[in-house]
Amino acid sequence: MAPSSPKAAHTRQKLVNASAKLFAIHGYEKTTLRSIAAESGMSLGSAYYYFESKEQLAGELYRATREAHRNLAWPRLLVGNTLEGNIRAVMDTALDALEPFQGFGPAFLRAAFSGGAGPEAADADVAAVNRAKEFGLWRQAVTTARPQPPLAIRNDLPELLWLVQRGILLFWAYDASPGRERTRRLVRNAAPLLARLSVLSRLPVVRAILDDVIGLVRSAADGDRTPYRR
Amino acid sequence: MAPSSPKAAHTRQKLVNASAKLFAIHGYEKTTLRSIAAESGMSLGSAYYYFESKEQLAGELYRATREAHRNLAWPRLLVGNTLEGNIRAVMDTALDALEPFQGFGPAFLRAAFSGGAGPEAADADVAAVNRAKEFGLWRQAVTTARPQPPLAIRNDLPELLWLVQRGILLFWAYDASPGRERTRRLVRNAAPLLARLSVLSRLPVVRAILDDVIGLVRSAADGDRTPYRR
DNA sequence: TCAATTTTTTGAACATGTTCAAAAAGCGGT
DNA sequence: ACCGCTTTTTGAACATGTTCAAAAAATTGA
Repeated sequence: MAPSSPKAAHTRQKLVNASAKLFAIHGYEKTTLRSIAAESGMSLGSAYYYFESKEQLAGELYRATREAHRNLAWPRLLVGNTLEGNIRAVMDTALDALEPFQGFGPAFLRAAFSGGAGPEAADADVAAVNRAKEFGLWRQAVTTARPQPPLAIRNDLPELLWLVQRGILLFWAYDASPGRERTRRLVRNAAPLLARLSVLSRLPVVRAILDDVIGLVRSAADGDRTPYRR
Repeated sequence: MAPSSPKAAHTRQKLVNASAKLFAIHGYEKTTLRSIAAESGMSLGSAYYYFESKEQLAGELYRATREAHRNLAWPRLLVGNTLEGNIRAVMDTALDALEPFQGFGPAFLRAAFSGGAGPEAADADVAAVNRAKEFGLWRQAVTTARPQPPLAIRNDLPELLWLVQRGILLFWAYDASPGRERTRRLVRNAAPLLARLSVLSRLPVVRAILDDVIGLVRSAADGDRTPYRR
């Protein structure tokens, strides 16, 4: 079903490129699949030979966006940064990478949540790898931070931040304010708060609360590993 | 543009009823606007005379759902309940009310976030009234709880809970697990945690954190009052 | 009551996502 | 070079959300 021959990847890439371009210009709704096909120099039906739906194409875009985000954020995570600075770095660049794709909320969220499984190997492994990649970014943000966060929380912090980031993505998706100003404000305020929380995690009370929160969101997010395909 | 004559409300209601019925049976995507029009005994074009789009119709449904939620939750909030019990009551009934409408995530979220303005008086006032109504539910949950939450937080608690509830709605919207099992688990775990947090708010550290969190989410949620119409 | 005006209804037309059967192109073996 | 086979491409057809101009119905003013 999903074409996987050697040169198929190339054709698929042409479609992704074209849709990236057109989507960024006209937005999700206004970009017609016919125009994408035309821009890619192929017929409408052909496009459907490579992607099951417009939304799946958007899903591919989402993946590319995350890749871009990684490339944007990683070089900014230098040893010696404050934790707050690193949080800002990762989150700000995430918004930067998403910027061209306002109006993609629903499509992106579906890609991010309901089985991040891409068109190729739709295995749980792939999802796991993607998750690991994003995790890596947050792990880096934590390990390069100076001073180091308290030992008590150092291990869980990347996951916590990753979860917060997902929440911010949700917020972004339905933020209709110009320039995503609301989301940017959210990030601006969340970063220092999270950094402060990290420090406070030295206190047993706070630590206990954070443990609970982590456990909570983790238990809910679980099942991402074994997704229920729709 | 939006018909507001006396009997128009009746016709509009017929459409809402029909769509409620069909949406609940076949889901959002599979329910055709033509079938809704037919079920309402009118022509396709007529339906569009009353609602600008399918999504707006879903938005109306969302409002009805919240109304139903209110009716479900309110009688359960009896003086003497624990705070945790009340939180569970409100959140569980919310999920119950939403149950028939799985797959409505995007449409409902857009209704809930991007200007909850209904088709009639699309004023900021209306949004404010709706917000107040939901607030009322949480205020009731807090004031009937025994023992009473610490004074320090009693005032802000309804808003905090309301914000958490919005987060849960976001989660629900993209929860593809059977029977929204994941969301239910989330609620099951969140309720005791929130109750515990409320108690702990007696401690200055915790209080300070909660203040920050409230301020954070509030600052981001602000602008709901003065929505940017798309 | 009748004509003018406004509100409501209608059915046809349109745009776009999606499907599909058939044609075309590519390919391996002889 | 030719035959089967698979992969790819194509264009037509379909379903459904949406628009619109014209018809019908209701309302208003004299």
